[in-house]
Amino acid sequence: MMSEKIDLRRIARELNISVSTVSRALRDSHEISVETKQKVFALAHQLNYVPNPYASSLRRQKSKTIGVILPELPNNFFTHVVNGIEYVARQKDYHVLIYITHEQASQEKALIRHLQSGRVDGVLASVCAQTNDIEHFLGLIQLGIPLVFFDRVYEEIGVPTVTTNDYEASFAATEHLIQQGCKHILHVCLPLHLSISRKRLEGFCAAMKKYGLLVDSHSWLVADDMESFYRALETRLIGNCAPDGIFASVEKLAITVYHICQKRGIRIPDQLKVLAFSNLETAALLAPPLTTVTQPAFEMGKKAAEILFRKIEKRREIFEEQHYVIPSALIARASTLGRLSYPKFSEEHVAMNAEK
Amino acid sequence: MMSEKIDLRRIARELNISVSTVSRALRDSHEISVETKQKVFALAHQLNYVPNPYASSLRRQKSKTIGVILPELPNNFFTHVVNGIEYVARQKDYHVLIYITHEQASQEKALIRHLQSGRVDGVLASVCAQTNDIEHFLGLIQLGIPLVFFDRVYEEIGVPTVTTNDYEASFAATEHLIQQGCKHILHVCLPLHLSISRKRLEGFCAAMKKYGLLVDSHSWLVADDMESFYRALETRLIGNCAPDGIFASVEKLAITVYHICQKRGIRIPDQLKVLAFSNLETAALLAPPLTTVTQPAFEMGKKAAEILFRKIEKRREIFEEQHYVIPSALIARASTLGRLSYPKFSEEHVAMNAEK
DNA sequence: TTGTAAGCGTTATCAT
DNA sequence: ATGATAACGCTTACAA
Repeated sequence: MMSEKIDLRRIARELNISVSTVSRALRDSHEISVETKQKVFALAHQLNYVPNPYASSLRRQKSKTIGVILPELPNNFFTHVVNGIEYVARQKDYHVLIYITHEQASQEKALIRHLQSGRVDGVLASVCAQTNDIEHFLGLIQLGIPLVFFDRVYEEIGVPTVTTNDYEASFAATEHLIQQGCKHILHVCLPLHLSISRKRLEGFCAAMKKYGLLVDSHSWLVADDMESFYRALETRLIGNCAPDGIFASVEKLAITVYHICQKRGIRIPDQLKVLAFSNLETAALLAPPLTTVTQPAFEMGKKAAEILFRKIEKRREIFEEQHYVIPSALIARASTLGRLSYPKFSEEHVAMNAEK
Repeated sequence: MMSEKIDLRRIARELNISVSTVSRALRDSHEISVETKQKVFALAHQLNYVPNPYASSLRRQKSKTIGVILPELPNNFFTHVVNGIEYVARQKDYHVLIYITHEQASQEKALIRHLQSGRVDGVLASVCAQTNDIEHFLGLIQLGIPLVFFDRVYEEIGVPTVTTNDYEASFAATEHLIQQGCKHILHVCLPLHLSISRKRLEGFCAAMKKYGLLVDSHSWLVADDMESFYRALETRLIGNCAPDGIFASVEKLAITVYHICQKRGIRIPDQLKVLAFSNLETAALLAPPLTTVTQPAFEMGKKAAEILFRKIEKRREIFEEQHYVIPSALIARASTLGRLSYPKFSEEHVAMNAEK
C-alpha cells in the first residue's frame, strides 16, 4: 500500500544506464541523446519520480528557497506583500519560508541566526518594533546572504530597501486633515525606532509646522503595547484637551480609535476626524468610511523580491544602497470629510508621486 | 569582509578532535565528556556555527519542515489559522513552508506533487475551490507523508480533518435570521464541491425547512468568480423578488453584499438583513455592524498542527478517520437585528456546542 | 569517551 | 554520449 520512494539509482538500474546519465537526462542536458532522454523521462514520469531537494541543495549549495520575516501575519498590508513576493518566487521556481517574529526582537534574532545556515538563498525582512539592534542582520550580510528590507527598514547598513513614500504621504495626509479644519491633531504610532514611525511622524510634524499649528510632545502618542495604548488614548479622547483629528500611523491603531469612539459615543467626523495608513479592504464600509493612506503592498513585495533575486543571481554586482520608494495613495472618505454625515460622502483619490 | 561558512570539520580541526565527536557534542550526547562538550560549545558559539539543515535533513531523512497549503493569504480566517499552525511548529522547532494555490487546481496539484520529494515531513491543507479531484493527495498518502486537512476538507479519503461545526453553525445562523423576521433568505456561497459550501448550505436548507420556509434552487447563489457573482447578486438585490435576508457562506461574499448595498442604497438591516461566516476584525465597526459566525481560526490551525505532529512522530498509529470539530460562535450585531438602527445595538454572543 | 568510515541522493569532474 | 567517482556536510553504526 505504501509506495516506496524513487531515486535516481532506481531509474538508472531499471534502464541499465548510469545514475549520472539519468541525472543529466532529467535536467535536459544537451550531452544526452534524445532517445535516452525519452526513455528516462518516460520512466521517471511513470514511477512518479520527484528529485530530493535536500540532496540537490546540499550538492549545489543553493536551496531554491527564500525566507520572509514579518512582524505579524493577520495584517492586510503584510499579507498582500507576501502575495507580491510569492508572485515573483513562483516565477523563479523558488519556495517561500515564512517566519513571524510577533514583534519580538528575541525571535527575530534567533530566526536570522538560524538563516545563516544556508537554509535560504536570500532573505526579505520587515523588522520588528521592539528593538533597533541590528547585529544579527550584519551576520547574514557578512556571510554574503542577500538581504532586502521592506517597509520597516534599517537604512544605515547598506542593504537595499523597498518602502512607500512615508514622509510625503504622511505630509499630504496631515495637510488633508488640516484642510478639513483640524487644529489639534494627535498622531498615534508604533515605537520610534521603526523607520516607518519616524518618517511618518516627521512628515506629520513638518505639515503641522507649515500651517503654523502647534507641535509638541503631546502631539503624538506611541503605542508600546495595545492595552496601555487603548487606555491612554481613551483617556485622551474623553479628556479636556481632546484632539479634533487623529492620524494613525498604522491600521490597527485606527481600529482602536474606532472602537473607542464607538464605545464612548464620539462622532466621526463631526467631533473627531480620523485618517490612517491602512490597507483595510473594508475601509469604505466602516461607520463612517475611513480615509486611508493606502500602501502599494503587493507592488512592494514584488519589487523587494525582484531586487532580492537580482542579488541572488549575480552577487558581485554593487547595488547595495538602493532604496526603492513606491508611492501610497490618499483616499479621502467620510471619516475626514467636512460636516458630511454618513452615508453621503464622496471619494477622492489622490495619487502622490514617488520620491528619490 | 565576507566571513566564511563554518562547518563541523572546521571546529574539529581547530580542537584536534574528530568530526563525529563535535557532532555528538553539539547534540549534547551523553557519551561525550563534559569538558569536550564545553570546548565544542564555546568554539561553535565563537565561530557562530549554524548546522547545515540540508546535510542534516539528507542524512536523517527528515526535514523539520511542514508545508501549509492555502487557497489565499489575504483572508482573516487563513492568517489566523497559520498563526495557530506556527504556534505549534515553533514549539516543535519546525519550519513552515507556505504555498498559496490562488484557488487553482493546477497549482494545488503541482505543489502536492512537488511535496512528494521529501521536502516536508507533513502537510496541512485547505483545498481549493476549483476542483474536487483528489488524485494528487493520494500520491502523498501512499508515500506515507502525513497529511491533515483543515476547514476545506475531503472526508472520503481517510485523512484526519479539523473543521468547525459548519452544519450546526449554519443551521443556528439561519434560525437567527428567521427569528429576526426574514422569510426570503438568499444563501450565497462558494462552489459546492467544497465541503464547507455543502455543509453550510445543508444547515441552511434544514433550518429553512424546519420553519416551513420555501427552499428551491433560487434560495442559493454560487460564486464561481467574483465579477459574475457581483453582477448576479446586484441584479437579484434590486429585482422584484429581492430577498429580505442574506446569509454569506464566506466573508468576502458578505463584503460584496455590503458594497452593493452601499452603492444601491439598500438599507441594512431594515430592508435586508445580512449575516456571514467571517473573522473580520472590523465586523463590529462596519455600517452597520455585521452579524458573524466567527470561526475558531487560531484553534483550528493549532489543532490541525498538533494532529499532524502526532502523525509525524509516530506514523504507525491508526488515527486516520479522526475528524475534529471546533464550534463557531454566532455573534449577533446590528446587521440582523430587528428595526434597531445604527449605532444603537446590542451584542449577543451565542456559543454553540461541538459535535462529533 | 572518542575515532573511523559509510552513506543520505544528487551533481560535477574527469574519463572513455 | 555515457560512465565512474568524488563530494556536498552531516549522522551513526561500529571499532577502539
